[in-house]
Amino acid sequence: MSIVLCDYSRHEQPFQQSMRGGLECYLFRLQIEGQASVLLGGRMETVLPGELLLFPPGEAYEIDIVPGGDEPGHGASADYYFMATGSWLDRWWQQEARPRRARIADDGKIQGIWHQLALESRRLDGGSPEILSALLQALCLLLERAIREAPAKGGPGALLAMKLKHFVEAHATRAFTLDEAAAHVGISKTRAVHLFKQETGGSIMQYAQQVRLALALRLMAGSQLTLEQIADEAGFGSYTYFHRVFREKYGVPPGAYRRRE
DNA sequence: TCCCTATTGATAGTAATGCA
DNA sequence: TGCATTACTATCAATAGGGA
Repeated sequence: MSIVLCDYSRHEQPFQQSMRGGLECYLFRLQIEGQASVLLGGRMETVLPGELLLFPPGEAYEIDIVPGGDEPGHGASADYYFMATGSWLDRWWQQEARPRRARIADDGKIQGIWHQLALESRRLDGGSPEILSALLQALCLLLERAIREAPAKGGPGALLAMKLKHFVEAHATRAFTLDEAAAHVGISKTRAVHLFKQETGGSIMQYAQQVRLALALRLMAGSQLTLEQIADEAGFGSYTYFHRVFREKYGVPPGAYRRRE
């Protein structure tokens, strides 16, 4: 696997790049802020924050960034990108039909990996091939999952609900409040509750409970921790509460369930 | 006797909901 | 989006059974 370029770029001045003759490698680009015009399907399309672009070798590529100063939503444009080649990428790309453009919800994991990849490739020694390869593979797989889990339809509401789900998954193992979840995606608590219900059919706390129970089940099967420790690890505030929720969900107390497995 | 687990009742605080 | 009301969650405390 060979990484040609990988970095985070921020444009406060106009920027153009044209490879109409076709790319020589894979090019993935995630718009972080601002907007850019990119050649898609033969014409220039506006790409907004949260949108991911994936181009294989041979595909025409053209980008035109015109930062709009203080105008809201049209300030500096920022993105993560990488250009790479390699047999693993070829195999990954051919596994299924890849969209050229996808709107994804990132809770920080993708940008985190992308940032690490950029740092590693920036090293004077060129970076460790093993680390670069592992990071690039992890990044591609995370992008694949993000594309798969992206809302098939719906506007910003579906995307916000997805971000709320990601927040819950990341924070279910500790006590968190609706205010925190709502603040994480930048909306009010009331709107977060309504939006989540509308998009998923359930409540935020119900979803957190599902995540906690799933983790508790894995810990019960794969660890020697006591049930009290498992309740704590999984994010239940007390064993008493864990016991009650578990029994309501599975019909048997956690102890009996564990002995049965 | 101690530890782990199971169970229940009471209660405070928080989330969900509907409406303006 | 904020507010008021209702419903529910989460916690605490107490108690009991089983096994080492």
